[in-house]
Amino acid sequence: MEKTICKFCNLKSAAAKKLNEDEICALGNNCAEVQFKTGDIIIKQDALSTNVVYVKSGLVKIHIKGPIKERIRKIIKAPAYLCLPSTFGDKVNHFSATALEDTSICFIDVNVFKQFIYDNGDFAYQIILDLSKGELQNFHSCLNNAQKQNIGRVADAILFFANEIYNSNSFTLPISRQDLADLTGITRESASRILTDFHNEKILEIDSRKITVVNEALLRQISEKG
Amino acid sequence: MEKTICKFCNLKSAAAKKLNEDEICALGNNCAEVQFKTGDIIIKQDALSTNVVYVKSGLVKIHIKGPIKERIRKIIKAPAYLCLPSTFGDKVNHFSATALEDTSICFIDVNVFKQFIYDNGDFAYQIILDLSKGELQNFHSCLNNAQKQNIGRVADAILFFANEIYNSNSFTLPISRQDLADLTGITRESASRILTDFHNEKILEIDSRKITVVNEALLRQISEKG
DNA sequence: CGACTGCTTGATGTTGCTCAACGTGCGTGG
DNA sequence: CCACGCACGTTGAGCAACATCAAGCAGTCG
Repeated sequence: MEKTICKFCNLKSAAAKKLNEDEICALGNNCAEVQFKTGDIIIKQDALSTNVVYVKSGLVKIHIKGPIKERIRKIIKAPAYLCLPSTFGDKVNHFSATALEDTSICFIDVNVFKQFIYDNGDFAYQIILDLSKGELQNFHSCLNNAQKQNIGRVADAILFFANEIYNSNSFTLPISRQDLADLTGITRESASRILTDFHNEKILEIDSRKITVVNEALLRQISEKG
Repeated sequence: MEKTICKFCNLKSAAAKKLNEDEICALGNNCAEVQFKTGDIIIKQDALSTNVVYVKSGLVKIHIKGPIKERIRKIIKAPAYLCLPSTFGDKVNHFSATALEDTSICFIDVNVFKQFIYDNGDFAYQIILDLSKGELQNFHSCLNNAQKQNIGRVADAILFFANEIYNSNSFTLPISRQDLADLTGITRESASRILTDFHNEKILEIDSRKITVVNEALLRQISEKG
C-alpha cells in the first residue's frame, strides 16, 4: 500500500524527517506521486492550489505570465517544496511550474500538511526555516538583479547552472535563449549577443546549448562587478 | 511587573493572540520594549540577530548596503514582525532598519519565540501565514519593479504612501528624495525630475515633502502601464 | 558669513530595447 | 517529397530611457 511508500522514501524533506510513525502513515495515505516529462506543466498559474507540491527529483522552472511579458522566477532543483507561500498565503497559484527534465512530484493534501504544523513543532520549525531561507535567497537575487546590467546577469545565470545545478563547468543548458532572457529579465537578442560575446572573449565554449566555462575567474568578476 | 505588559497589550500580533496565559507570561518575561525616535537605527546590517523584532507602533525602513549603492527594501508600518527570515534563516541581520517616525519596538528572546513554535501549533501556523504572505508580496513587488520604468516606479511609491501608509491623498513624505530614489531603485536626479513632471502635469501638488495626490486615476494608470 | 546639505535643472554619453532581416531545423499538410 | 509556416537563433542599425557629470539655488547650522 501507499503507506509504506513515504515511510521508506529516502528523498524525504528535512521537515518530513521529523514526522513520527503515525504521521508518516497519514502522509502516505494523503500523498500522490506523479512523474512529469521534460516540458510538462506541473502547476498552472491562477489555478486553485489544493495541494502542497514537493519536488522529489528532477528540475523545475517557476514562471509567471506578467502583464507585459513572461518572466522566469527561478529554477528549482530537487529536493524542495514548490511555492509553499502560494499554498498558505493564498488559494490560487501565483505562478506556473514546468518540468525542465524528467521529474518526480509528490502532491500532498494541504489539510494533512496543516495538521502536521499544528501537531508537530519540529515539523513546523523546519518549514519556517525553509520559508525563511527561501525569502532571504529570493530577496538577494532580486537585489542583485536590480543593480546589475545585462552582462552581469547573464554571467550570474551561467554560474548558477554551473555551480548550483550541475556542479560542473561543462553542462547542457536546459532552457532556450528566450527562457534565459526571461530568467535574467532581458531580451532574447541581448541574451544571444552576450553569449556570443562571452564566446569571442574565450570565457565560454558554446555549441548550441552545450556550454563549457573556460574562464570562470573572469566570469565571476563580471558577475560581481555588475 | 513586565508580565502584565504583554498580557494587556492591545497591539498584539495575530500570532501572539494565539498564546495561552502561561505563554503570554513567558513572553512578558523575555521581551523588552524600546522607543526609537525618527532617524534612530533599530537594527544594523551584519550584526548578530539575537532577538525577534516586533514593530508595535510607528514606521520603519528596511535598507541594505549593497556592493554598489544603498537600497531601501521596503517601508514597514506597525504592527508587524521585522525580518523574521533573518532571525531564523541566518544568525546575522541581512539588512538595517531605521525609524522613520517615533516608533515602539519589542525585542523578544528568540529562544522563547522558538519554544512557542514548538509548543503551540496555532502560533506556528500564524507565523507561517505571515512569512508566506510576506514572500508573495515581496515577490510581486520585485517582479513589478523589474518590468517597470522609472516613472511607473515612482507612481507606485506615491500610491503606496497614499494608500498603504497614510490612507490619505495628502501626506508628508517621511523620506528624502535620495531615499525615494533608493526605494525605487533609480537615481536621486531621476526621482526629482519625475516628481516635478508630476507636478507640472497636475498629477501631484508638491511643497517640498508635502504631497497631495490630485489626479489619482492618472497616477494609477501610469503605475500600471509601467 | 561661509561651509554644507538637500534639491533641482540642463547637457552629454551609454546601455539596452525595438525593429528588421536572414539562416536553420522541425513538423504539417498538400 | 516538397512547400510552407513556425519557433529559435543570430546580427546590425537606430532610438529612447537613464545614468552621469556639472552647475546653480535655497535653507541651515556653526
